[in-house]
Amino acid sequence: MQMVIALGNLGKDPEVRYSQSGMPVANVSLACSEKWTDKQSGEQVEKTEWLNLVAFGRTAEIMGEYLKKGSKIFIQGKLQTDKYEKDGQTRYSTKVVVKSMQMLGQPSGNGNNGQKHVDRGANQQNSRSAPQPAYAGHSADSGAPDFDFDDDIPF
Amino acid sequence: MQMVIALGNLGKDPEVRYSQSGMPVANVSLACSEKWTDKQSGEQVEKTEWLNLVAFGRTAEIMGEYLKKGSKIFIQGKLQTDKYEKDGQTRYSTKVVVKSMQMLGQPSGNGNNGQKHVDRGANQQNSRSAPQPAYAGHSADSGAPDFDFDDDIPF
Amino acid sequence: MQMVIALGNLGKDPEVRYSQSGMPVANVSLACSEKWTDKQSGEQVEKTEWLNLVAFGRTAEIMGEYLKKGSKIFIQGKLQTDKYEKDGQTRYSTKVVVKSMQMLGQPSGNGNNGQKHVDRGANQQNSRSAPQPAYAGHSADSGAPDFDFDDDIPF
Amino acid sequence: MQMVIALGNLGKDPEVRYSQSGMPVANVSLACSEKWTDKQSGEQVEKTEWLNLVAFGRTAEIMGEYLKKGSKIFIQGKLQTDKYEKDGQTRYSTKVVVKSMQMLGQPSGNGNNGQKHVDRGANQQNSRSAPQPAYAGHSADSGAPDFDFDDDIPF
DNA sequence: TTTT
DNA sequence: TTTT
Repeated sequence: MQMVIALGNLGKDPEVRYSQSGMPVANVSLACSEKWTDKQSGEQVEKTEWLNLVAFGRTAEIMGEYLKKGSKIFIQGKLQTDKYEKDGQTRYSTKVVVKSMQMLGQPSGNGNNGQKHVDRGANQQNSRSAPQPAYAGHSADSGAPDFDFDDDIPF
Repeated sequence: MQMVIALGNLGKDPEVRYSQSGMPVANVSLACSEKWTDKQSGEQVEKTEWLNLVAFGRTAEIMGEYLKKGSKIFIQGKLQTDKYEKDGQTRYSTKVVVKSMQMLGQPSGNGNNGQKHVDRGANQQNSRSAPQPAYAGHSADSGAPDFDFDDDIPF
Repeated sequence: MQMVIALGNLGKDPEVRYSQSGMPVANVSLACSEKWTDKQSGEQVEKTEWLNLVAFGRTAEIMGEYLKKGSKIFIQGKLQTDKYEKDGQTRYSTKVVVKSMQMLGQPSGNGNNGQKHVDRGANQQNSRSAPQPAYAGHSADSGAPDFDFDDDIPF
Repeated sequence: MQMVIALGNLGKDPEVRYSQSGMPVANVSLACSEKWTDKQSGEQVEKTEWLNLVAFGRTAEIMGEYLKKGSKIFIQGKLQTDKYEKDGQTRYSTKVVVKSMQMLGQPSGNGNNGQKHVDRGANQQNSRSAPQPAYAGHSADSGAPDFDFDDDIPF
C-alpha cells in the first residue's frame, strides 16, 4: 500500500486527451512549495517540488473544465513509475495517479480567463464527440464526491 | 476534507452486527502505540491511543471473518462525531469510519483461534440469512481492493 | 501510529492561552466540508464534520497571529482522546493535536480584524511576560518546515 | 505540501553510507503490493510498485541495524525528484525521503542474518569513526517519536 | 511551470 | 483492551 497526498498550484493549464476507448486523461504539473526558516542561518528558505499528476475519467474532465494555470488543488493518489525506452536506453518516469481531487481556489486572476475557458470548452467538445464515449460504464468515478472517502452509508 | 490513517492492533475481537437493511457493521477498537525516548530524561516512553473504528459492507464482513484480538491492521477512514443524549445530557462520540483496511498479520497465536472462528462463522450466517441481503446493490465497496486507491484504469 | 489530515475553515477565531510554563496553546474549531451528488437522487449533498484542534508552541502562536474565523487551513496531526469527569460521569473528548499547519487563505475580510489583532497581541504579551518563557528552548518547532511530526509536548 | 505514506517489504538489504559530514544515509527499495479481484474477470490481481527510499540520520542507522531483505515497514516521507546528467542527457530520479519509519516485522528468517549484521556493524563503526561525527548535534531526529516531519537535511 |  |  502506498499513497500520496499533495497540495499545490498548477504550473500550467491541464492537458486533457482521450484514450482510444474515449476515456478522458488529464496531465497536470503541480508545484508543491514549502517555506521555512533555516535553523542555522535564520533565513527564509523555499523549496518547490514538482509532481506530475495523471487523472482519468470524471476527475480528468473536471480538471479540464475547472482548473487552469495557478489553480490550487489538493489531491490524493498513488505513485506509479513507468519504464520506457528512449534512444536505446531504459528510463523511468514517476507520476502520481490521482484518485481524488479537491479544488481550493483559482489564482487571483489576470484577465484572459474567459478567453481560455471558451477555448477549452470548444476543444473538449470536439474531442469528446469524436471518439464517442465508449467511456460510459466507467462511472465508478463519475458523480463521485471529492474524496474516495465517500459512498455514504445510509443508516 | 479530512482523513485518518492508522496502524495498530485490535484490543479485542471485532463485533459484527447487521443493520435493518442487512448491511454488515463492524465495530473495532484499535490500539495505536508509539514509542520514543524522552529527550530530557532519556527514558523510553510509550503512549497508546485507542481508536473506535466502524466499518460497513464488505469491509465489515472481512473484519468479522479474518480479524481477532491482537490482529494488526492498517486503515484509512474519516472522523465522524455523533451527538447523542444520555441522562439528559448531550454527549459526543468520535469514531473513525473505515474506508479501507489492510491486514498486516495475526498475533503470534494463543491457542483458541479455531474455536473463535467457528463461533463467528456460525453467528454470521445466522444473522445474514435472516434479514436477507437487501444490502446487495451496495457493492460500491464489494470486490474492491484493499485501498480505495484502486479502480485500475485499463490503459 | 495514527494521523489525521484535514483541510477546512475556522468556525471562529482561534483561542490562544498559555500554559503554566509559558507555552502557547491554541484551540481551533475546524469545519471540514464535503460535497457530492447523491447517486440515487442526483441531488447535491453537503456534509460538514467539525474537528477540535489543539496546537502548541510556535504553531499555536502563528494560529493566534494569522488565523481568524473563516480562514482556510490544511493541518496534519494526531488524534487524542482525553478522559475527564463531569457531574460524576466519565466523559471523553477527542481532539486533533496539530503537528503542522499550512495557511490557505483568509476570508475576504469583514472589517474588525485590526481590532482583534490588537486584543490578542496584548493578551499574548501579558501572558508571556508573566510566567517567563520557561518555554524557551522548546523552539524545536519554531522555524520548522511545514511538516513536522515531532516535538512531544510535555503537558 | 506533499507527502507519501507507504507500507511494504524491502526488496533487499538496506544500503547505508555516510556523507562527508558523517551523516548516515540509507537507501532502501520498498515493494508495495496490492491485491484485488478484478470486477469484470473476477480474477485475483496483484500489482507491485517499487519505491526508492532514502533516509538520513538516526532513521538511516536504525534501518541499517534492524532491517533486512523482506522486512515489513511503514514509512512516511516526501517525494523528491533529482535531476542529473547521464550520457549527455537529462534524467530524473524520483525518491521518497523518509521522515519516519515504523518496523512491522522481520521475514521468518533464512540463516545468514547474523552474518550480515556483523558485517554491517563493522562498516558502520569504521565509517563513523573516520569522519568524526560533525553530524552530532543533528539529533533533532534521534530519540524522536515515530512520526516527525522535520529536520531538514542539509545536503 | 505555480502560489503565498 | 492491543502489540513490539
